[in-house]
Amino acid sequence: MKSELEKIYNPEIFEDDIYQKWENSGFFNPDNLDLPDNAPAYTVILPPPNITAKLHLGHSAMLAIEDLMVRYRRQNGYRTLWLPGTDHAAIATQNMVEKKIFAESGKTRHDLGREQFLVEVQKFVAETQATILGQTRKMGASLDWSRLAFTLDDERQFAVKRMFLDMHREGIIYRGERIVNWCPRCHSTLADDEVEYKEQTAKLYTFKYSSDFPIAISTTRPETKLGDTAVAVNPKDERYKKFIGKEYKVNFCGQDLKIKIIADRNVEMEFGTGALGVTPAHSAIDWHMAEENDLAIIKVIDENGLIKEGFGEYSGLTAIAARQVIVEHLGQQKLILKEEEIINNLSCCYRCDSPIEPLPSKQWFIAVDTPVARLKGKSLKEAALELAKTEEVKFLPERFNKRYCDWMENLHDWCISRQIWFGHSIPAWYRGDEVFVGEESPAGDDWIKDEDTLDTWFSSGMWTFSTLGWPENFKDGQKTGDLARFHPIQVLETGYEILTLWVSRMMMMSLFALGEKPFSHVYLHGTILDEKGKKMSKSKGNGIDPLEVISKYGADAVRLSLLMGSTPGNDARYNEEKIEAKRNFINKLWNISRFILSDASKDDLNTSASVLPVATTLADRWILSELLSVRKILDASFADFNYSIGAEALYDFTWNKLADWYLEIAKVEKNKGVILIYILKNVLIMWHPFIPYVTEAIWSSFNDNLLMIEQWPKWKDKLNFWVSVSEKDGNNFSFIQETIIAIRNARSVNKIEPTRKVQALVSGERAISLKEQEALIKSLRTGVESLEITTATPTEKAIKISLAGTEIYLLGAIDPEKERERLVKEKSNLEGLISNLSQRLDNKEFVSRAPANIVATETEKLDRYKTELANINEALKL
RNA sequence: GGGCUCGUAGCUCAGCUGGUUAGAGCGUUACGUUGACAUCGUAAAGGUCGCCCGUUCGAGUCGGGCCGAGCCCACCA
Repeated sequence: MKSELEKIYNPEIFEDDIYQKWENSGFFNPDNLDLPDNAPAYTVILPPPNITAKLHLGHSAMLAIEDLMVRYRRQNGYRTLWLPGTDHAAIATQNMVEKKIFAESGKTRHDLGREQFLVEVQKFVAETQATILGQTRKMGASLDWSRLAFTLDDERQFAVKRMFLDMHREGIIYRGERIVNWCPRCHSTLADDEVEYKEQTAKLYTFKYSSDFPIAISTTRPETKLGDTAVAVNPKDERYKKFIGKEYKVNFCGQDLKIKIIADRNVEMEFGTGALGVTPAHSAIDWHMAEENDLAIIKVIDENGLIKEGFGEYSGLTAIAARQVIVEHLGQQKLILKEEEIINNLSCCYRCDSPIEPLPSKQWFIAVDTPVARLKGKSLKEAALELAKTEEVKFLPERFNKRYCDWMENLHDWCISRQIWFGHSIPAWYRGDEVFVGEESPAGDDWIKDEDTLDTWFSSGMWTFSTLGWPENFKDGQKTGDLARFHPIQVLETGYEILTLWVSRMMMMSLFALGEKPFSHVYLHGTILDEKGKKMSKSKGNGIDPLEVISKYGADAVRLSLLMGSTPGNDARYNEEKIEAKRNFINKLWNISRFILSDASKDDLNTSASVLPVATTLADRWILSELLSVRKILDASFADFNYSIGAEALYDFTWNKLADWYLEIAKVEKNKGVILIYILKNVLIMWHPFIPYVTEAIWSSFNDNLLMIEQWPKWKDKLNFWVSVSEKDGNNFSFIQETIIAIRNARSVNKIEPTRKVQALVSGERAISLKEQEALIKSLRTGVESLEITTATPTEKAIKISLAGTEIYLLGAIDPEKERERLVKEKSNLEGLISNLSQRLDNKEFVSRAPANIVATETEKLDRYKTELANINEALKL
């Protein structure tokens, strides 16, 4: 034994040292693993956390799940790569830094200028990145730090630029106009999720453009009507059907307008007059209608929120002022039919609260419906949809396949340019109306570089291959190096909230760049909520710092609490008591180990984890068979992404079987060193992916190598061994029964105090109540040799139990009514079971195809049911 | 408006393709500590699985409806 273990496991003493040891070993890097050339790859790429802030508990869950998958594969001989990185999160980061600078110095980014501002951003990025990487290590994440990437580092910038140029050359990237959310105060566009909605009361005006126009419309913004080019009605609306397709020239408050009547099913017949004035330049949905109906687009409001030139007396007014003037005019002409107060949502800038102004502006787009030559004429959308429809990419839980497809089917061209400074620059230059796309500025003066940057998802969409050396590792359509070894990756594990934002982009990007899927499985975890079931957020301040919890309970306890009792795709509530319970379990494991190790001889310690020891007693065979069955459950749970089930089986084995029973027996039966060490080693190996620190700590106290790369013992050999045992001993069921009896014997023989009830039972000193009997039967179910229930008299039931060679009779009162009810129910159950089973056994196909042992058990079951049914029929006759 | 998830013990949650007696942890109650562990042990109490209807020999599990909690998407002219 290399070192004595303390009485209580103290994570703080071990965690940092162990992580150092792992990292120094180099085994996080698959290149350093001692593997045959044909070892299969297992790749997981960490969803890069935003460098906007330190990690929260949700990230911890992500790290725990991914580390679990990865460590298990590493222990199973895979070429295992888990690749770390961080995301520059363009908009979010820029906002963070802007806020920070404003709070510190009262300056805006415009005061600083682009260059100086970006220097400040770099400082911020360096700081938070260091914090994030530190937190990640604390969780015990076995990431290959030698491959660390950042979505905005030099290599990724190179890859992104290359991607942009490739897509542009293929005609997939184009420049076009689109309505953006514009903040007239901040002078910036806002992403849809940066728009905040505020409920307000607004005046809804119902009026006609002019007296000779047949349809009245309703709006809260009469000033924008200066740019109307159509009136939309619902195609089903009988009132307006006759007008559809007609065009009118009207004079609206002194301005000439051409209005076409169009049909659109998005128009609600019940709202206002059921007719909607279409202002393509100042409403996203109107813009869409204009595209479909080929309408003219007239800009009314400029970037400062003022009415543009060319609108006579209105030009130069603010939107609000113009509204008043127009309403006045309409009033004078008696065109207003109705003014009413309504409650609507006003779109506001999340930063300055100003109402946002939808404006058309030139943007770069990725065409999702254009056929792509290299995808055999399929569009990005079609190809990305196909991956999900054919289950080439599998979703977990499955329901997200549908959500993905729904979203994908409704996908419009993806706007990839953003009017912010921090991000990937766009390789485009402008001179007047000329546009040049290329790596370097074209010859000649006056070319101006595109000042916009790319949507952050453009670079993160490339994450599975930009981190594996694309484009250098992709020459002439052939993958080389890391890209060949590790792409497509096996699992993308991430939160369901970015299914559409991220996962869909990765599909399209990978298909375009490599012609292959980015990953085989998408595993989506739920959100970690606070104690009250609310989302954790910075603004609410209900977030929980993982470091705090780790320092209190240890990283392993935090990991285990996040892994157990949770299911993919479902949210989980933060629960400190749960972490505490897992901490207690970890300490239990520690003490189990301490006990086993304290009694082990030097030879015992050398016991191999992969050579099944000789079992001499029934208890030995019982515990070994339990161990093997747990491993089977565990392997299945890893294959099915059902980690919680595997962990529970292992937890139950460790505490309720090994500690509570077998260790007690070992105290009595003695000379269990070899078996105990065998079990301990296996238990540590199996627990390691869940709780790596404590298992490594225990392991290193009696082993020289690292548990991290200790291989899971081959399972097949052991299975064969146990099949032969069970053949020898008859069926497994009776074998287990026999064993447990022996265990119970051992307990009572060796003065381990049996419970009151067992005592009463064994001595036969008293009859116990029916309720007690039932509980007893339940608790002894697998432990009794035989158990017969007979009805002695209509009011008494006798139970004959053979336990440990003693026959015991129990008498109890029964309620004949209830008993009869129970029997009738059971009878019908049995009849159903019997008919079902006989049907199956009568089926020749089943009998010939099913494995022989299954047919045998089924036949046996059928006999048992038949006997039981006969007994019940007897009883019912009485 | 469209879609999704959840409702199981006092609390937090498991429960795979329907199968004989629905589980865990915490909490509660009683008892227990001279050597692995009080971050422990032995027991007990506690559930008409949200409600109703249906399919079935059999429903926590499948279908329909309702009630309640929450989330996502669209729209708010």
